[in-house]
Amino acid sequence: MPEARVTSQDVARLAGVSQSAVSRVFTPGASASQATIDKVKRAATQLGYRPNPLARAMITGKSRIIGLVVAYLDNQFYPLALERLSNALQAKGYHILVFTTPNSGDGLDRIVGELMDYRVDGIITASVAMSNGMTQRCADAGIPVVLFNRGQDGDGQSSVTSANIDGGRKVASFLAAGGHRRIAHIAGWSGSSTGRDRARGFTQGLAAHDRLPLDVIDGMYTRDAASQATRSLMARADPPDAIFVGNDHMAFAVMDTLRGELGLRVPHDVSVVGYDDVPLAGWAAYDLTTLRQPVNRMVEATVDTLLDQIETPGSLPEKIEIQGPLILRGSARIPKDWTQ
Amino acid sequence: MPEARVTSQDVARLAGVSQSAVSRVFTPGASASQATIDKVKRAATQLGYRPNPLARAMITGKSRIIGLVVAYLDNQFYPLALERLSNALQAKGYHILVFTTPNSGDGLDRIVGELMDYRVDGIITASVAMSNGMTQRCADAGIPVVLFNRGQDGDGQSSVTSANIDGGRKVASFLAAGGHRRIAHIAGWSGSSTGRDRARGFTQGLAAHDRLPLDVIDGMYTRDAASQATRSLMARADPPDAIFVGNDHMAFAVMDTLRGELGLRVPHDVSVVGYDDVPLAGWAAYDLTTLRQPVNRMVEATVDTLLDQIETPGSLPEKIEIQGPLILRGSARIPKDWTQ
DNA sequence: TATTGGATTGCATACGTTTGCAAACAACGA
DNA sequence: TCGTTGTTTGCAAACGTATGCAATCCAATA
Repeated sequence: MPEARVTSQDVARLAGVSQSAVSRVFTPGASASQATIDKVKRAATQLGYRPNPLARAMITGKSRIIGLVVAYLDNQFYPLALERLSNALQAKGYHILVFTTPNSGDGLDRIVGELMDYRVDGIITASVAMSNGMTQRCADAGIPVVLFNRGQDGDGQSSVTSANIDGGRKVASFLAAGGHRRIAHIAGWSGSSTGRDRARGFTQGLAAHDRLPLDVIDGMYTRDAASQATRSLMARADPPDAIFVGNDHMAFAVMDTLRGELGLRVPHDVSVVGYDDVPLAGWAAYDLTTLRQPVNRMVEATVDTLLDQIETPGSLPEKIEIQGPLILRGSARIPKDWTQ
Repeated sequence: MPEARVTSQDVARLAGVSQSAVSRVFTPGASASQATIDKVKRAATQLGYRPNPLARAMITGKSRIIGLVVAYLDNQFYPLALERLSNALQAKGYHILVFTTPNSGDGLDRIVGELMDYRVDGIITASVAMSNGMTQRCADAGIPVVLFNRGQDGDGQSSVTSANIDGGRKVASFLAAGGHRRIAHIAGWSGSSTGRDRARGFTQGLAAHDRLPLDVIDGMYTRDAASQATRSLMARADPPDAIFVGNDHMAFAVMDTLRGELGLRVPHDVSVVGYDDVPLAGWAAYDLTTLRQPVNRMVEATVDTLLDQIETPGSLPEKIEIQGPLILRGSARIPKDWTQ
């Protein structure tokens, strides 16, 4: 015998007031006298009343739901971000509708449609780029979008990333200062701004030391491509003595391939540096030197700018970049007197 | 200039029919002539009309939203399950509202309240147990619940797990047959059915070989507790030569501690066996022998039984156990002639 | 005491859909 | 031609809330 849902009508009847009064008591910023507030609250707790967010959404047009689109759930970085985002948004009274999608554009299109159906108040895409068409659709519908860990040209779009170019530069300086002779880069997917920016920063950083990368290969953000790239690099006549890998997830594959398959030692034969600093990077099995993306601060910034755009009409999209430090561990030779 | 939302009224006007007709065309199983179907569909695509799921939910009481409650997102097993669940449910036209919670009971209580507010059609809890009170609340509200990777006594509750007792037995036989003399167990959290069942099966399995576990320590499903347990085990006068760990996530910590901190070799000095077979277990750095939980089949079973209870009124909760194989890798000595 | 103005309240409508009901209609055999 | 049956259709009432408007209240001022 399912218990009947209790509505604001029921509360109103019990409290001896009108339904509107009940509504006002539960609507922040509405006017009600202390006397009615008391009566209503008492009746409400007695009946176990809670406002129906769906009905509320119908009226106000605000669902208090945020759509989260995420692609790479096998990369530890994203579950972590998801968890933090979820907690931060829950604390602000929002909830998360998740969509998983391959990064290819066609599924995403359908998803954006469904998100708009549900009248989500905002959208966060983690490591997923939106086409201009989709951006436009969301803008037309008045739904703010924040790209998490992905940038996009043009300024209709909010995004939160780490300072990828700068990060690439830091890694380059670090490896150059470490006395490495032949430094290669297995890059993040060239279809992503993060991948491109890190690669660009890296090349710039080497150039500042009058050096060129030995090679740059697209690792597609997958283990397979990264392993393959590692093999082809090490098969060269002049194999690299250091590899900067576009993210930790690939860096683990690189290390697995170097050590397990090719029998090389890290960092004795080859130094490896990653990007992200996921928890696994700190585990003894990898002990990976890597450039940290500060998840917490990125999440904070994402939530702040998204809620700002939702709740403060007229606030503009912004592109936020967050600096991250290089975390020194055992997978790469550390230059003497390295203080930076 | 946000484009005005197009409603069934607009479509009706354009198609020259009543609003109800439009609704019937978009409601599966409602009656409408081919002529009106055509007219309405044409008008709908012309205007870009899509039914509003929130308004629909108000009437029908069905939101087509599933609440997913998840605790351990740093254990690779759960992001994977989340991804699969999300895909399977999306394919059936459902969507996932995620809630993250620590496993302690108080936050969960609030979450169940919010889930009921949103009139979710069903709830999946991943590795989170629900108190009897919460189970009852959901039952009263007519919301089916499926526990994923966690069991619960009493039969009001659906659950999908792997065959944990059996799995524990298999590992015991394997380690016993491998000629290990002192076999210890770092168990999953004793507050969880999975942890208890695996431990029980393991003890039973050893008993079948007339053996006793050297020791059983609760690893709490955390890396820290598992590392600590490893240290205390290896500090014994008679340290184990094999450790069965309650899940892969802890097993990695155990291996890190054994190899990195204690300078031991795996499996030469100590064999390690895990439980789950997350992708990381197959990576060269760990190469972990482990009992596989077949995520795909567990997800299928979860979705099937949940949707069954949602869509077929009167269908009963069921407890499903799925067998998994032992995956042989390099972290544990393999018995001669092992065929099982 | 009469007047004013602000705070509080109820009435009624709206949000966008589904669905019971009865009217309209089409098809068909008598 | 006329009932009869089964299918389509429109009307109107929900679902549970927020909110503009006008009415009411209350205290404070003149």
